[in-house]
Amino acid sequence: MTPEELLVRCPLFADLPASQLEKLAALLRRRRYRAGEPVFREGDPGTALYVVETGEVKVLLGGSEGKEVVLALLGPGEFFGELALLDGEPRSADAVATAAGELLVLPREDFLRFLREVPAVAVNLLASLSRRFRRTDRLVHDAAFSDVRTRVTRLLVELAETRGKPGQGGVVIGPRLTQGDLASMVGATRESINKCLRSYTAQGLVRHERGRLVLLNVDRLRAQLV
Amino acid sequence: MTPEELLVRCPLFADLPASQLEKLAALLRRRRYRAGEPVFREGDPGTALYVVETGEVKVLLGGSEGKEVVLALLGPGEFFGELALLDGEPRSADAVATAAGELLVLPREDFLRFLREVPAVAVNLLASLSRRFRRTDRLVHDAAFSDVRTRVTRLLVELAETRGKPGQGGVVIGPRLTQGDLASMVGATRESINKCLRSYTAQGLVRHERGRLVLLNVDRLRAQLV
DNA sequence: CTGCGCCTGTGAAACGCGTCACACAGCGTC
DNA sequence: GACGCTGTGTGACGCGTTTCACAGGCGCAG
Repeated sequence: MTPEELLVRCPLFADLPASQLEKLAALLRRRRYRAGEPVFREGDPGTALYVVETGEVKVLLGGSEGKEVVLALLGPGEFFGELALLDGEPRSADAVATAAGELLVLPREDFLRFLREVPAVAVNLLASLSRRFRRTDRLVHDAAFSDVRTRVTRLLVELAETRGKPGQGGVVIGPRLTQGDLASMVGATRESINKCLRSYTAQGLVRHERGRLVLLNVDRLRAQLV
Repeated sequence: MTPEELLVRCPLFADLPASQLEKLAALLRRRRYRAGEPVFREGDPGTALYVVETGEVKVLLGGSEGKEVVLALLGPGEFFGELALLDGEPRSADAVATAAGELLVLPREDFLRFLREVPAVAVNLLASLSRRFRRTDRLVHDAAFSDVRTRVTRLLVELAETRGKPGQGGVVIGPRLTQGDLASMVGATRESINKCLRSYTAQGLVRHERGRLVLLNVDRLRAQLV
């Protein structure tokens, strides 16, 4: 797939005329990342916008001693790194490639020029940010009101919808998704996740095998969310 | 103060040429709210953008049985209600006037037209949303890593900076800021807030008297945040 | 094959915070 | 002035989660 083809699938640039799309593609650099390699770190100046071409990137806030909260998990066609470009502040979170792959890099100035000159891009970006806001707001809500079990359930349903692939008698999430990863997505410990998953396994709702998670009955999971 | 004067102070419309500003002012309606009166409710269709002229508005997510989390507290010059306009989904939170006052109301279509036709507005809005994102992301971080005491401390410092007025030997926040209000801003119970505040009172850091909070030494408070 | 590191499984103990149940003080209202 | 409402102060108790400590399994590097 050429960068242009990817950009069309990226909601940010979805309805751009072909001429603009060509211009944009010419400004992009492509950069390859290994699994575990950082893209940027909290405190860095914001110099570019990134679009995931292949692989996977997680955006996270670090805590003390290796703890972290994952704010977003991004796959092909999704973008990140726009906050620091928009308000001029340093990066507010870390971004790390969780699976090897390639990112398209759009330098700050080019991105801002597009924003100013192509209203559709700005409007698309606003819509994207809005949806992301809804998600984050719900995270805040859950942190205040829901117990770990509920938060995990919601996460599983969300993962099934956004990254699930049918197979193995259910929806498969993964590979490379450890209990520790799940823990940092809901703000809990690995042990709590374990106990929660095991209870679901006992009910025949999920199957969990070393980095791969099979949701056998998403509807019944969803039904637990009041 | 006329609406135009307020709009200039509103970062969203800050650098608009006078001609545009006049057009904008002509589209606005003004609406008066009593203390406690709802502006919109979760699930409503998004029909307008609001700018606080006088008074105060809180944006909150409701939980079960009267519990709530306050996502934002907005004073004169600040705006809200844009999310549902940008992505077309229903309102994701409640908005309630906490103090009587007047709001400027910009109907959905007029707002969207401005966005498309005046790139500066879109760019300003993006910057505003970015800053708001940083705050919400930090809320998520805190919910995962910080205990109640730390969250309260951070809130006090933030309130001092955004709504504090010097006086009474320190920075005054309030009036009309109960322990219950503080509780719903950090996702804790009123009782926890009480115990925390009292410990700070014992240390001579704050004074608290019926809906008014005096921070006697903001720097020492800030120093507690690692 | 052997070791070593990452991931998973499990349980006991500690702890923070929410829940509940009060007492009491200011303030507006009839 | 008596009442009720709303906000504050406080302690006992319980529950959900984290913490800690350890045991096993699988996969990969040497």
